[in-house]
Amino acid sequence: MSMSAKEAILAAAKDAAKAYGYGGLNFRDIAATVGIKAASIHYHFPSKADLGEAVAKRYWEDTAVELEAISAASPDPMQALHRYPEIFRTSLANDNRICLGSFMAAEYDELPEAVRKEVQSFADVNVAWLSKRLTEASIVRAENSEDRARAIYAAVAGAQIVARSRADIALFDQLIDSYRIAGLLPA
Amino acid sequence: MSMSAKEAILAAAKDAAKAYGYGGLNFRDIAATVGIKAASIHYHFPSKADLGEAVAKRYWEDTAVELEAISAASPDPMQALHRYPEIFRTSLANDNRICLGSFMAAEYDELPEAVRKEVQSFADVNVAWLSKRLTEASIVRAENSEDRARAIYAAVAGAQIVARSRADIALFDQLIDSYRIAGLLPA
DNA sequence: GCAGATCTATCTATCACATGGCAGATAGGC
DNA sequence: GCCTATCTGCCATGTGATAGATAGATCTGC
Repeated sequence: MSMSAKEAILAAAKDAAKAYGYGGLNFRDIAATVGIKAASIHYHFPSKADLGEAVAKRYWEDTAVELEAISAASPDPMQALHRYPEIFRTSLANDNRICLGSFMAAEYDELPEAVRKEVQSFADVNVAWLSKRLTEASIVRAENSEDRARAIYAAVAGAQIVARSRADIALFDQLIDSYRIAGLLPA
Repeated sequence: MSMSAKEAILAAAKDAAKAYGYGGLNFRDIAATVGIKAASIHYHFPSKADLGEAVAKRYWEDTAVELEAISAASPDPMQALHRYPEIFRTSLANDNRICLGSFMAAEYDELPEAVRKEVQSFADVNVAWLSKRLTEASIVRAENSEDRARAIYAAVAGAQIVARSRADIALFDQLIDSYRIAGLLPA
């Protein structure tokens, strides 16, 4: 069951990271969640940086899968775009957690380089997916789609952090609505 | 010079908070910056929560002054709105710091209630100012101006954190441009 | 006007606690 | 007998906080 222990550690760490960030990750709490001792985690992940890197990598991989699921279930790019904010909404709904990309901004200085790189991949995955849908939907000209995609990603991330700091998911929904009314997101 | 010591502590703490957040505030570093011993800070601010509260309060007060300065210098609300992102851009330009409002989202769980309240005031000040300009400029109907103001605040905050996590202020400018093109911000 | 009391602002020294990490022992399977 | 996976026990570091001492300013009563 060695793989399942490693997976369990990763899952617990991912949960903790979405709630407290990289700095908030600590071996003792993760160990307690998994049901092992703190020192045992070092066997699977030699250092905290290694653990953080693995968490961040797994995180964007999972997100990529979720995004593909959305575009598979909604072949109409317009409808896929409409569902995009769900990704961020789910974190909030799940115990007021936020995405690692936002934690990264706060913790930028103390993040090991390898962790930074993986978290940036999260943004890249989002932007690439958005860019593709925007082009498919002919919302913007292809050469501008990446700029718009980045703007949408940043704005939705902003809505998530603002909503979190009020612990108010309805505020998130309202912000997304406002983005649609203003024209940032397709209505 | 008692007042100046207190002010010096507050200034050092404000700087540190914009760089590392509330969790990153620590008595020893602040004391070293000011040139006193860590224990002496407790004389002026009994606990870390008290210091954090004072920092956050001072922070939104300063921001309110900056915003008033913008609207005083630019009586045309359209022009004042154009200058709004400056507030967030300056933090980035100043050693890649970000606003306390964004840190708050990351640190929500560990923030003392009094600190939370003061940081929320920062958002309130921004939204109130934006709402007023939007109404003056007749960009949105008065009854919708607060919703739009909130959307702008969230989006600009999002641009700031995305730019910080790439340590790339040009990205911030580009995101703001995209918001204008998309119609979220007046062109 | 001045001595003694009190207040202000700082210091030194220390505490309790949490953290990441490591060394070495141990049990079980191959 | 070796490899895997875990354990116990420990350490160095950094944290916020407190107690108690001290030097200097300021106030108070005679």
